[in-house]
Amino acid sequence: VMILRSRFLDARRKRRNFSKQATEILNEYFYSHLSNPYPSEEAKEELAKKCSITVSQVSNWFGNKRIRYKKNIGKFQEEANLYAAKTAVTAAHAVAAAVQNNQTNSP
Amino acid sequence: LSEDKESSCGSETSTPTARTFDWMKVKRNPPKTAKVSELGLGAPSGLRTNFTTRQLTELEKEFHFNKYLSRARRVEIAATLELNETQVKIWFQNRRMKQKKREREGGRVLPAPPGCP
DNA sequence: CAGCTATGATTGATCGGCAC
DNA sequence: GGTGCCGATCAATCATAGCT
Repeated sequence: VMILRSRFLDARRKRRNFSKQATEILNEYFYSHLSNPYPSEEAKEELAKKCSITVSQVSNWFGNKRIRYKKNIGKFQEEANLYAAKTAVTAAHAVAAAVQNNQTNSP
Repeated sequence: LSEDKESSCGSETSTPTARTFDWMKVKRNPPKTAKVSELGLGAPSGLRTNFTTRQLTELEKEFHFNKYLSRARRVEIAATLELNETQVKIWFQNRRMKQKKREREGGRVLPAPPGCP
């Protein structure tokens, strides 16, 4: 089918992977909102800023992530547990800090 | 910041994390692309039609002339390009969204067509 | 280097809402 | 009572990046 279509019009697809850190941030959001991984426009803007990418790229990322995740949940199990653990640690630290804060303020 | 209850988990809990939520079950109805009218040309319903270069070129040309189509023009275009009125309509909608997207964020430096590296 | 997978982008078509 | 549009999303596919 006219395999000669792109070459020029599709040259725009010079894809570059996002930075490791950006992917980290996106995955953190995704797995910490696994019950509803649909960031609002504001959330997308914030993520875009943190990741140094555009809002559209954030949308693309979540779109691809959602589709690919549900296509093969098993394949992402390991990754899911990894980020779940990460957020759990973060939560634990927050709790610990809160507790300490309480103790110092109580007497 | 409230919380998310669960929605539905039909399965077991062999793993503490990763339950199954509704968004993972969402399935879209397959395209009902009926064809023009005559023969079984076009796409065997259920498939994503591939527009030819000619069709895209004509659509693009028309788009530059009018961002919106009148009913009459749509019928004309559809007939000429052997597409549904719906397909033409949808193409224009998507094209407008694409345009908007470009203006919104693409409105940046478009330099360096010439020498790059 | 080939062969494979992972990943970002594109796009025809859907879904839910809203206006007319 | 439809019909078109918008916004977001889906789902399939493209073309490339990057690993083995």
